[in-house]
Amino acid sequence: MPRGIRQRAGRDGTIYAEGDAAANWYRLISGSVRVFRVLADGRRHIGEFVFPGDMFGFEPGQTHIQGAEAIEPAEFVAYPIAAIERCIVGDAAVRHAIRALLVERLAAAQNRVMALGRLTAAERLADFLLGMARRGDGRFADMPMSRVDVADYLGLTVETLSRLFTNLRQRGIIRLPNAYHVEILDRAALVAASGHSADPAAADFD
Amino acid sequence: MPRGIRQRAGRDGTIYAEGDAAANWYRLISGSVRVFRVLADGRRHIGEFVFPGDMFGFEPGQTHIQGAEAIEPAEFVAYPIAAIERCIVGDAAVRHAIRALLVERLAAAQNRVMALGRLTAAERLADFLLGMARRGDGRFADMPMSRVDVADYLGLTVETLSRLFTNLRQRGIIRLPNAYHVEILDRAALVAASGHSADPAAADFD
DNA sequence: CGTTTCATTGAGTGCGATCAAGCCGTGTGG
DNA sequence: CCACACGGCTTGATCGCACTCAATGAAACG
Repeated sequence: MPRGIRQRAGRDGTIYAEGDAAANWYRLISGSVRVFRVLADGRRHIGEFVFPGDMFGFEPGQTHIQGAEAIEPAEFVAYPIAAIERCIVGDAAVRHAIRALLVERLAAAQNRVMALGRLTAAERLADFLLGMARRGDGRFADMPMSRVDVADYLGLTVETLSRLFTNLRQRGIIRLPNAYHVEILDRAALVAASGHSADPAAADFD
Repeated sequence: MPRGIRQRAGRDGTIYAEGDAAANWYRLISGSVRVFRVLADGRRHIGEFVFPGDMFGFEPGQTHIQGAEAIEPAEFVAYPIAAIERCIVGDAAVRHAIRALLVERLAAAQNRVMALGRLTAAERLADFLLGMARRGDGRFADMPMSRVDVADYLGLTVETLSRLFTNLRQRGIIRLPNAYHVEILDRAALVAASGHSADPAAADFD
């Protein structure tokens, strides 16, 4: 990879805004980021959460169609697109990595389209928690973002989301030491509640 | 591009099924295709509609996570992944085209996530009709797929969808010569109903 | 210790789903 | 050529999940 420019943003700090020129690709070093769009009437939608190691900021056009903000203080590296282009010319490994990255992102987006189009609110939360837990050891899901962020990510309201959390807790499926940490007590039940027949990550943790 | 294998599929014919090995990328020559997934309990979700000229069938893993079927009799070309890999090595133009294609598809998927997560049923239909019309001259939307297909694409039921069509017709915003052809009579009203503040394609047709 | 922000809980509403007929174009066989 | 059946679209009546509005609880912060 080309050398990038290291930067940082404080809590809720803007990394790039909707409509900004798309001049860089980014890699998150530490912290976490939300990528989002806001409709004219104020409805907000969060397209993705970004965690350390993830790339973000690809755009098909000249400008960003989504904005990016730090959820918590974040360090990241900006790679100018021109530098990436130069690097791509000479390095087959980079080319391959970038293509794999894009195809993988595309599949992830397709999974989200499916979830928002055809899963119930409860299924979306179960699916989300399993996804978050997969970043760790599969038992604990750390969520640095607020309830509003999660709601805007899952296409729900905060109130509905809060009720769903309470419901999972009361059924003994999860434990909530606080709003930002979830312990999965009954993985099988959560998988069953997620709408998927099989556990996509079962092999990793069984 | 490498030479592909020309194939055809009849109405509702399978091009590849969920779970099949992902051995090819495809380009549609004629007809139209739906790319979809079915949940364990029978709920179906259509991830995208494919029209002549479009590429489809990319997968991050070894198997297809979605299936593809012909909506109407279709001709398409299958490009073996290995052949694409070979071609990529030698041809910078192909590399660039493929990357642009993937980034553009990613943005399209992100738009759909937004639509399904935060738009109302009426807004989703207006958005869909504008998108379909954009393939043509902007005034007519030809939809070769059934109402059920559209409903499964927009995350709605057929009944709701039908009521929305009727409503747009009664308000004089569209005309429906038949279920598969829509004439847009009042583009501005449709844009206003789509939840977007500005018309993304206004420049093309004004 | 007061203030602010965020999560949770409660009460009531409404949008879109579900269940159930009707309608209409299309194809098929007598 | 017409009777009929079939599949897909539309319309109607009702239900229920998630949203809205409102209040309370619980942390974080100055």
